[in-house]
Amino acid sequence: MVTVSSGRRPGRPAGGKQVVDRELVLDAAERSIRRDGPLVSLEAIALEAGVTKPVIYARIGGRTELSNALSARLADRIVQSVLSAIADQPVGRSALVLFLAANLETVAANRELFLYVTGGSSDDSPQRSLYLASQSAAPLAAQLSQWRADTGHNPAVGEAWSYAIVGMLQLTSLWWLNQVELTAHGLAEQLAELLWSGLRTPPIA
Amino acid sequence: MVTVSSGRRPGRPAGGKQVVDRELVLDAAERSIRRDGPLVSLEAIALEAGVTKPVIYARIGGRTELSNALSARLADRIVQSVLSAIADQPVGRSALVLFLAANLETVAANRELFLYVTGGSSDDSPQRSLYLASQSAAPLAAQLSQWRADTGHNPAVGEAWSYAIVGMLQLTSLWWLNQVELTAHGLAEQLAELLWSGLRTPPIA
DNA sequence: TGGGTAAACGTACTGTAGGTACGTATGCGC
DNA sequence: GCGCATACGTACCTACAGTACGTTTACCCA
Repeated sequence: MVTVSSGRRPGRPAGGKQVVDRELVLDAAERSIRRDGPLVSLEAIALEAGVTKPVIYARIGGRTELSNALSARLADRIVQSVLSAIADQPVGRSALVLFLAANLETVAANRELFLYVTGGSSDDSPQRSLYLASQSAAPLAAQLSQWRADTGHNPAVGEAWSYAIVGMLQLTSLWWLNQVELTAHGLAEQLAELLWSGLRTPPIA
Repeated sequence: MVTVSSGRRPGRPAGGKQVVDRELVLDAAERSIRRDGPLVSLEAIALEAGVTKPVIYARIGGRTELSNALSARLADRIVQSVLSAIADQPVGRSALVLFLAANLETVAANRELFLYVTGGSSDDSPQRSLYLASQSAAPLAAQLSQWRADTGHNPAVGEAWSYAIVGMLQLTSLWWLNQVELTAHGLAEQLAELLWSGLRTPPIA
């Protein structure tokens, strides 16, 4: 019985290079997630990549590592998008709005991937969720700490604040993606008001 | 072969009441999660409750509903704890610190349950995560909106802000539970500073 | 040029957990 | 005392993560 399940066949490929790269596997995973939602099986991803499950394990290393790798990709996109949005902007409320809006728009552009990464059904899901968050939080923490120090305030709050802001964005994104009639900019404005001015607003005037 | 797997035996119980209540199942689920971590199987929970899996399905209805029910319990505890902490406190920064600290302490007191509920490996995990959040966010949103209206500001931001604050607490809790050397009060102070005064702090002075 | 070796990969399996169909034991009403 | 509804356990199905093993191919050295 000759099973020709996929185009690939066993055997060492020419040139000493693997035919299906780690990056290609991640690309296939993204396509599968976009098409079939966050519940795709590893086998479906393998099929999409044109290989079989053990190859996924050889390149990536299990579902947890796949989630981590995709988290890193998404975090990277968010960070890049944010950086290009606030480039050459002075620190201030309008820069904050741009930061938040860029964040929201990138999440919306990667909707299914975001859902996979933040909710993905994995073993140690809480730790993984933290892993994703730390990818975005780390650069933010550095910026915040430095800015606090520059303005003569205690920089120690930077790390906590970065997780606070990332968590705020994560949950509001989830809420926003799921129903809300609101533009990214509109939501960014609302969040910026809270984050920039705080709850302590002058009572009536 | 007489299988006496559990103390219970089939048959209609006397008095028209089920022997193992829905609440008893949830209690057993909590015990299992506390003992074995967030990865417990439904079968283990059923065993802990002294019944079998189909009973879990009859009382609760699947893993998703179990997570929802436990979410509701945890959210309830948090809300209760918060309400009793800020009872008779005037609106202000110190009340905010109490609010945040009560939140953090309740999460810490229900560590494994919190991890189960926020990360639990389920089908539609993102939606479930949102469901949990909405339980805490809804009362908060009402309060925020009313306070905004009382002080002459736009109350429409209340809902977004409530998700923002809940998300902030959710992720910082996860981060805090996992490593950080910091008291609940200390972290609450840091978060209160961000949330009360905002990022717009006077530059140096 | 041919055989040995290492790399790469697919096949086929195992284990586990969620979910369900079905049979059986018991109490209640007539 | 005999049906009938209720409650529950047994046993199963299915899907998926993870893995052991065999097979196919290229490279390399004699």
